[in-house]
Amino acid sequence: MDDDYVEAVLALVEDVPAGRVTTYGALARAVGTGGPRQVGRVMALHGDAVPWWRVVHADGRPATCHGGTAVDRLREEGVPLMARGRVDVRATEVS
DNA sequence: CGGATGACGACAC
DNA sequence: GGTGTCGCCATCC
Repeated sequence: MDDDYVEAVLALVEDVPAGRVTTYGALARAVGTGGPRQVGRVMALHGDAVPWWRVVHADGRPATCHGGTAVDRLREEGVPLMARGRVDVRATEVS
């Protein structure tokens, strides 16, 4: 595994301010290499060190792992949640 | 080396 | 709008 790649992804996630979110695809594009799935793997392995709940799917669904803890954290940070705890990605995603 | 799997994404129905 | 299918890339079996 590329620790370099991991560091790049984690850095980008840490750079996401509270109240804002980003998507796996966006991260993958930002890093340049690999794909959304690689980003997902990185989060699964080393995501415990970063605000992983600010990383959502392209359709606005929060990471469904951890038993839905993400929604609570997002709401607490002031992220505007839509019906069923979905995020308006187009409005909330980091530019 | 071939096939299955996954914190994904886009498209068709 | 929910569900199914296919494509993607790295890992695991």
